[in-house]
Amino acid sequence: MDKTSFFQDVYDVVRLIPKGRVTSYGAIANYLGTKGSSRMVGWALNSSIGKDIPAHRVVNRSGLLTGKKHFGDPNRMQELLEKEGIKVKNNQVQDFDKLLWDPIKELF
DNA sequence: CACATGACTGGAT
DNA sequence: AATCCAGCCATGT
Repeated sequence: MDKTSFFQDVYDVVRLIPKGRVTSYGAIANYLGTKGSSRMVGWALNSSIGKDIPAHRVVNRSGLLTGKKHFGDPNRMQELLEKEGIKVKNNQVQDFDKLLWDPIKELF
């Protein structure tokens, strides 16, 4: 994670997210070392659209599907999550604390 | 080179 | 407890 694009690092972590799990922007940012730059994570994911990046598994710290509107179709993100067994209600992930996959805790 | 923007977060009011 | 404000870093103009 030096000369590699910040995006590439984000992609790598997001790809490692287990199916049926979710993570928060802050968790990824913290894992990358750029703690506090959660905005960059989200922005990086913005470029992940159209790639093999399961960006739908990344939500904000409240478990809210903040980036659903960037998927082309707002309903796409929720459907993908529900398809993986994640319960989503009102753009919000249910049992978020339970499904939360923290790279720092899981990978470290 | 400086300002503005962005899928966020945490502390302050 | 809910809302507001400021900080955070990378990319684009």
